[in-house]
Formats: sequence, structure tokens, C-alpha cells
Amino acid sequence: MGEKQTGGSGTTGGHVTLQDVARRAEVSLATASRVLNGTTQVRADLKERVLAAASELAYAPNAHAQALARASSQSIGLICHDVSDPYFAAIARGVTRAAAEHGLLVMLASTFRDPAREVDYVAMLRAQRARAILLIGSGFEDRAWERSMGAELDPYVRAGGRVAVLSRHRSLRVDTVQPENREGAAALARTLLALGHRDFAVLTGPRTLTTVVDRLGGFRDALAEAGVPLPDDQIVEESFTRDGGYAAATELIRRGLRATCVFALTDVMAIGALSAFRYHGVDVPGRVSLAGFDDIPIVRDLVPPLTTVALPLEEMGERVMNLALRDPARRSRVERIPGEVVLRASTAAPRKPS
Amino acid sequence: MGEKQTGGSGTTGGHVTLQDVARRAEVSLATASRVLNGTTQVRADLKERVLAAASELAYAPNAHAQALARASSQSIGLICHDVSDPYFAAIARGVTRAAAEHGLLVMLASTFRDPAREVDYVAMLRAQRARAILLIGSGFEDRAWERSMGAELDPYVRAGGRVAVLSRHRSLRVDTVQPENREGAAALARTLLALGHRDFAVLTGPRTLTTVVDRLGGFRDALAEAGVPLPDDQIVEESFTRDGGYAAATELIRRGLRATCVFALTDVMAIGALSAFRYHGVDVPGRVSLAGFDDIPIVRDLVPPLTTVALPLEEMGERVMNLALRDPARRSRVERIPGEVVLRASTAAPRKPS
DNA sequence: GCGTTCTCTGAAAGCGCTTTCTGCTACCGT
DNA sequence: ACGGTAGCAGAAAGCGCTTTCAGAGAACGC
Repeated sequence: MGEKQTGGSGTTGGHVTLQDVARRAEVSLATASRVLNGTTQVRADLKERVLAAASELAYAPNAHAQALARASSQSIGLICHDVSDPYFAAIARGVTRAAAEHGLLVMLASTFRDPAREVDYVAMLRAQRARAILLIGSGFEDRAWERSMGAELDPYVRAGGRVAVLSRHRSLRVDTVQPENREGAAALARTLLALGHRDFAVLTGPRTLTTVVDRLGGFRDALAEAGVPLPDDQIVEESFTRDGGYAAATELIRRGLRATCVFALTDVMAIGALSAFRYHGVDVPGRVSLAGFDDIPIVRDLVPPLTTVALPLEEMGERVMNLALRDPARRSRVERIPGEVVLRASTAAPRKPS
Repeated sequence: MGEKQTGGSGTTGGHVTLQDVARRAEVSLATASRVLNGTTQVRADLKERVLAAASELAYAPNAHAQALARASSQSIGLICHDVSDPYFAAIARGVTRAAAEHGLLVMLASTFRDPAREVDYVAMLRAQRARAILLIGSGFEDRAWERSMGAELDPYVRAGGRVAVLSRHRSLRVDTVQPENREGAAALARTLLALGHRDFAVLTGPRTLTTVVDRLGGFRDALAEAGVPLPDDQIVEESFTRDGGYAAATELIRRGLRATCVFALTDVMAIGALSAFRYHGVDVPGRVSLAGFDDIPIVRDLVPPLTTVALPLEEMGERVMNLALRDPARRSRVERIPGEVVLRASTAAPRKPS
């Protein structure tokens, strides 16, 4: 308590080491370590001295030294496109929550959709000996990229690292949490058909993303099954962002808005689209119905509230985290997450049924 | 290329070490290290051999060993209340972007507003020898908490760690990025007064948060200056969340909505409030004007778009990061971030001026 | 041509921990 | 009272790297 520690070992610069603690407690290094880790019984008085010394010196173990000695770290890596995207933010919340329960620290990386950056981050996380690497969000359909990812991931896995992906194709043979994008989009299509719509448009992100392939494919197939076409000029491609959605909707209007129902492949795009429609005086759902995908939290609060396909985002984050931590023996598990169509006020029957 | 490496050192379990690389390249450990770090000139042929060996073995340096040997890590810690809150998400984006530029990894922790958890995370980050610890978001006005935080932070700083905080009181003597909450709220109040409002209500978060103290104080003071009272029963306290805002607005209605203008202390609360008003048929801005604070990206897309005090969130994240990395010599810098009142359609002149 | 300076390589000493392994003391049964 | 066995403390060997510190050639000047 009233202990002066000015001028002790390393007034400036240095961190207190276990050695310092041991010295002060007048025990060996080994004993100090054992007390602090509870590895073995230690005589009560020594134990007390060590604890006292540690607290007086405000000792904090060096996690790097521990990781080195134990050959295992206390952190996991999370790679996503952009933390500030509500979709990822919700997932990240689930991941961090689950990580906290395991006493793990989350190392977060945003790639801003740059494949090269993604590879870099995997390398960094590998260097950090992260217990697991979590890849969140649509991958790229790109051979070269897959190869360089593999070049990082394979040795990592071979060395005992765990990889889990969320919402990616299984080009990488790893544990996977996979929302049923195709089925969800198809279900949405059927719902919209049932409302009476026959003229559709789609606002999509880059076609190279696996998510786009699945959602667009599922949607289109379901329409085709009902004999309803999806004309190419009614598919507008932009980035998977709010502004992308805005731009896509604007472009759609410019091309002549023939559709009575617009499907934005993500809620984030739908938000932008909704604003664009409002700006251009296109009433939703009066003139067009609008639907999204993901059910990010905010879309309830839009006007009109958005019809979408709900995914349990936070839970998905927890599951991918837990999947990565599960028994490494049984590999390559795939958990499929069904989406649920949530009808809200942004969709309605078309005014003039075609 | 065509190199078979089956059965090499550690087919399973082990990571490739620098030793392995050196052995394969038939050079010493030291030389391998020098090549990989570019520390010193190394004869061209040796260099080539090392590089080849490293790539063939898919070598990834052990960051823990590096950190230990170099006595410095490559990571910074970011502590916030909740990543999925758009306010923090935007800031986190700025932080991660800035960190990427410095080649640093961000370790992310969400406290979910639990002070104890916050202290725990600081301890973990300290153990990780994070280059800097960033504390984002309102602190607690609580002596005991301040003490335990100090107990972690002080030794960390003494040992050379850098701490920077964003949007907290300076009870901790560290670098600070401080939005001008008081001034911003006051400016907002004056703007609303100028619109003709005389009856105000406030939707606030927990009074123990410093942000609440400042924003509420600034708002109230500015009203007082104009001789306008802010009755206690028109201040509703809830959590700083969307649902908190919803609940607060609902409670306000229950108490009898005497105000013509409601100030929600954060945009996130305002979002909830807006939905509550809509649900209860209270027209915004027809019956009440509504204003928030922060200017998180989504509020442009609300209906009506929200009047608020804009803060450059992403930039704030970058600045707090850079502040933490700046020359440690000149300590305790404070960067003040002015807020700018942004008038949007959620506010209007009161219908029946009092 | 020989001492001197340069340049580059390798051996070895840590960084701060964990974890054998060894050895001591104390206690047990008989 | 004595050998045997726990129980517990300390010495020391790593974990995988960086970085002195020496030393060995090579290049240089005079």
C-alpha cells in the first residue's frame, strides 16, 4: 500500500516483468508463474507474497511472451469489408460478444473490398498466430485471388489455425456459416409474385461477388419458374453501398422505370434506393414496391419500413465464431442459415396489375 | 515450385520457423532474419536463397516472437461501447483506416457499457503491449471506476504505452479528441429558439455519462440565456440506444407532450423517438420538431431527414488514432472538434407559437 | 606488400514467459 | 527409527525471433 516505488526497476520505459515480481516476493520465477496461473499448489505464504508483489508493482503479464511459451495466442482475427456497414457491424457485434465469452481478443480488419488488402490481412493475422481467422462477407469469384488466399490460408490451417467463413462460397474448404441467399431470394420473389407483381427490376452489387450470384440467381430462377422474365436492362449494377443503391435507383429511373417492384440485393442498397425514389417523386410502395435483403436493424425505422429477407445477423456472428473454435477434428462443417421473408410496408400490390 | 515438402519439418501442428528457413537456405539464423527485415546488406545469392526458402516453406514470422525481441508490438487497442452502434461504427472505420496506413492491427473490444468490462479490456490490451489504447465514447462519472481505470492505465503509460480518448472528460490525463458537445448543443438550442420554439423536451441517456452532462448542460444553459425554462418532467432518461429513444419518446407522450420541440441527445435515440412519434400519430415536424446529435450517416435517409449537430465521425477516429501515435514528448494534447448544426426537415417553426 | 578499414556472416545473448526436471523437506506406515 | 512417497520450490531449458559482438575476407592506401 504505502509502498514507494519511485526509482524501482525501470521508472521509465520498462514494463514490470515476472522476474521483478518474483524478486520482490523473494521467490523463484517459476513459483511466481505458478501462483499467477494457478497451475500448481503453492505454499500459502509464498502465494500471498507473490500476489502482493504483483499488485504492488501493477504487474501485467506480457501476452507475447506467454503466447510464445505456450505456443498459442489469445486472439482471433475478423476480416470484413467495412466495419461501418450496418450488416457487418451487426455480425461483428455477435463475434465480439462470443469472443468475450471465451476470453479472446478480436483483431479487426476492414478490407474496403480490396482483395489484395484481404490477403495482406490474412498474412498479418497468420503472423499473429490468431487462434482463428474469420472471413466475413461475400468473396470474389476470381481464380487469382483464390490462389493467393489459399497460399496464405493453407499453411495456416496446416499449422493448426482455424478458419471459418460467413457468407462465402466454399471455394476454401473451411467451416462455413452460409445464409441461404438463393432460397431467400427465391422466397422473396414468390412473395412478390403473390402480391401480383409481374414487372421486376433488380439493384445489384458487383456481379463477381458470390452473394450477388446467389441472390440474383435465386430471384431470377423463381421468377422464371412463374414465367416472369427479368429483362437485362432492368438490372442495374452498382456498389453494395447506400450511395450505390441511390445511384442504381436513379439510373433505373433514367432508363424508364417499367418495373412495379424493385429488389435491392442488400438492405443498405435499398436504403439508398428509397431515398432516390423519394427524391425523384417515385412513391413507394404506390408506384413501385421495394424490397431488400438482410434485415439490418435500421430498416424497421425507415418510411416506409422495408420488406426484406431477415437474417439473424448477430447470431450468425456468434455461430461463425463458435464454429471456428469447435473441435478441429471434424472439419468443414457448413451451417446453413435460412432467411425469412418479412413483409413490411414498402411492398404492396401493384396499382395496375400487368 | 515443383518442390515436394511433404514430411518436412512439422507436417502437422508446427509453424514454419525462421530456423527452418535458414536451414533450408543454408545460412545462419541471423542472415535469414536480416534478409527478411532488410536490416543490413546481404550478399545477393544468400539473399535469394533465403527468399526462395521462405516462399517455398510459406514462412510467416511469429509476431509474438518479434514483439518480444523488439519489445514493441504492431497492434493498437480500440475500446468502445458497442461496435454495432452507427456512431461507433463510423469512428471505428476511421480508426481502422488510419491504423492500416501505419501497418497496425486493431484489437477491438465492446464493453456494452459495463465499466468493469472496460477495465478488463484495458488490462488485456496492456498485456498485449498494444502500442496505444483508444477509449471511445462517453466515460462514467464515477470515482471508483476512475480509480480502477487509473490503476490499469497509469502503469501502462509509465511503461511507455500511449492512451488517447475520444469524447470523454479529461479525468485521465491523456491525449483527447473532444467534440464540443456543450457548444454544439447550445448552438442547436439557439437555432431551435430562432425557429420560434419555446417549449422543449429532452430525451437523454444515463446522467452519469459525461456526454449527457455536456450536451444537456449546453442545451439547458442556452435556453436559460433566452429565458426559456426546461421543466424537469420534460426530460426523459433512457439508454443511449434506438429502443431507449423509442421508450423515452413514448414516456414523453404518456406524460403529456407539452413541448413543440424535442432534442434527443444522440441521433440513435432520435431514430427511436421518430418511430415512436410515428407510431403514436405525432407528426414530425408538424406537431413536434425533433433534433438529434452526431449526424450519423443514416439520418439523412430518415423521413423526415433529421436535424442534428454534425460531427466528422470518421475523421475523429483518424485523429484519435494519429494523436495516439504522435510524438510522446508533448503529452496531453486536446483536439476540440466543433459540431455544426445541420437543419433538415425534422424541425420547423412551431404551429402555435407560445 | 602489409596494415587498415569496410563489409558481411555467424555465434550467442537475450526478450519474458512456461514447463519440464531435479532435488529438497516432510510425512506416512510399520 | 527407517525407507518410501508425496508435495512443493528452484534451476534451467526452451518458445522464435532480433541484435549485439566478433571474426573473416575483401578492398584499400601508402
